[in-house]
Amino acid sequence: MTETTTKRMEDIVGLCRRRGFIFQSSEIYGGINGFWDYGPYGSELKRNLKNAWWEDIVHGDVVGPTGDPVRIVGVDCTIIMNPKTWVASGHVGGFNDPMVDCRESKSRYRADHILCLGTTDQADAGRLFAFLEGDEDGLARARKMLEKYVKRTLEDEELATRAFMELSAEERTTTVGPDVKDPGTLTEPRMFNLMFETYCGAIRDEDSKAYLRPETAQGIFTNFHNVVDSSRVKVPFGIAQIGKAFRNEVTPRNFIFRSREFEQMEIEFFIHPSEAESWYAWWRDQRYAWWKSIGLAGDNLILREHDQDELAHYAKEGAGTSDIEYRFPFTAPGFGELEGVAHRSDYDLRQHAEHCGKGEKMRYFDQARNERYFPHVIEPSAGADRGALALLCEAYTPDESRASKVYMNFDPRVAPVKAGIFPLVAKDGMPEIAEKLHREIRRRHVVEMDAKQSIGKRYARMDECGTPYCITIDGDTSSDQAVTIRERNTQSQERVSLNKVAAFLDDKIHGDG
RNA sequence: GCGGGUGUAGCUCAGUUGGUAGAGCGUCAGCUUCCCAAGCUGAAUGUCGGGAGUUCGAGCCUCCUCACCCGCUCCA
Repeated sequence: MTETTTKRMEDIVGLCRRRGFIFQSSEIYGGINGFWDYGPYGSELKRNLKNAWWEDIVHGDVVGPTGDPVRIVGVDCTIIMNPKTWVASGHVGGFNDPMVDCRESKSRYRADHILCLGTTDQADAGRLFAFLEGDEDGLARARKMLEKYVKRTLEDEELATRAFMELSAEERTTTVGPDVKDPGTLTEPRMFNLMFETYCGAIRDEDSKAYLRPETAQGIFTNFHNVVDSSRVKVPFGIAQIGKAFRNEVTPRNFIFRSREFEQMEIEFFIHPSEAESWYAWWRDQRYAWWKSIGLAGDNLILREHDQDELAHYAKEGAGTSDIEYRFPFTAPGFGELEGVAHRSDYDLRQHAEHCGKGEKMRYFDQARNERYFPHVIEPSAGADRGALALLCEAYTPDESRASKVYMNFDPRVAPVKAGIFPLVAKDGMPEIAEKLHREIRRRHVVEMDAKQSIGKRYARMDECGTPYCITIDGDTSSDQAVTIRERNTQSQERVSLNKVAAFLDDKIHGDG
């Protein structure tokens, strides 16, 4: 891909900073790893992305695989929820894995997956040989090393296997790691809490411990019955939410691609279990087409079906999981996930029904089918920041022939600024006409008025932040009541009547063209 | 968390053996300018990533630390 190889991530990051798209969080204090702020243009871009999603999903007018209009309602839930939520969802268990590093081999292991081989004979105690649970070769190797250490062949009965987690600190220092020869290279087990913890209320104790949500989905699941009871929705229907989520990632990396605080755009679409296949396929294709529609139309966007062995715990038995992936400069020639579409079965609703104590009574009653069941869920879960980053990467277009050397080829719908309004020169009544036009349009579209410096500089600045149109008032405007509109990509101009400028922008931004 | 690299103005970079921090571009102001970073004049802008140490004196040497990039690892 010559197109992607000419895009260097550091240039994109530089432009984002220079033109006020994205800054490092709390930069004046040296920044903080994994947190990023959106500046004036970046916040417009991200807002446009989220608004496009909300408008198309919640206010959308589409027909589903059944032939009926698709019904989706929105919610806006809190970041901090009752901590039992995360026990039910499996995050308290799954997000708290003790890890062990080997200083010698540089490997990292799940501490609860390490077993240690020693002898039953206390006289031989003093050295243990670690191997990974279920690793037959590792076990054989450990036994060989143990026999070499005690200088004799051992019978099966003489062997003792103990969990690494149960060893004393002293015993751990005499344990030989799975991939090394000498003891003492394994670190103490360390908890990697991927959920951020906090405390609710003034007293900091275990009872007041709470979590910052690691996904917005659980707010939807816990409100399922509230929405059903209050909104006259019937399965199949969806609940959508846009909101912040937090994960204490081990390694935040790649600009805003993996950060510790990020924003999700999630839909939980509730269906009868028998319709999982068709809804799953429909949503997968629908979401793929949507990303294309907002400007990721090239072959940098792919749809990838997961293999069975990479499915999440809640999706094992389902109709499948797909990723919509984008070829970012830092993943090329590979791809990075923008959105996952997963069949989560009825896992979450069942978990919550069980944990909240209401059990089978929580089942949904389907009037049409005269049947009680836990609806299955198709979950299209997108990253808003990853989406914004993909839009930035896709838009970034080096062009040595123009003054700015680069322009941002945003779709008009997501462009932070829709048009620049320029008096060609700052005299002869042109600024006054420009100011009048600016006031007329600014309530409908984000436009920038600029009368300073040469027209070339003003065009160049707009190219660099991806403004699709520049409207220029020239010496003829006062007599013919028309302006030139310059199109960003082609740099071509057309003359448009002053009173048709607003309609021109309406059409370009909201129209099909 | 490990290994490697980087860090001087908004950006790109210079900065001598350790001796008063610079340039270009951009930004801003004024003039000029009738269509693509033009020209002229002027101005603002530095915790030299941060802290400690060595030294009469540190952007430069030493140690610690932070952030970013690359490679591992991780990514329910």
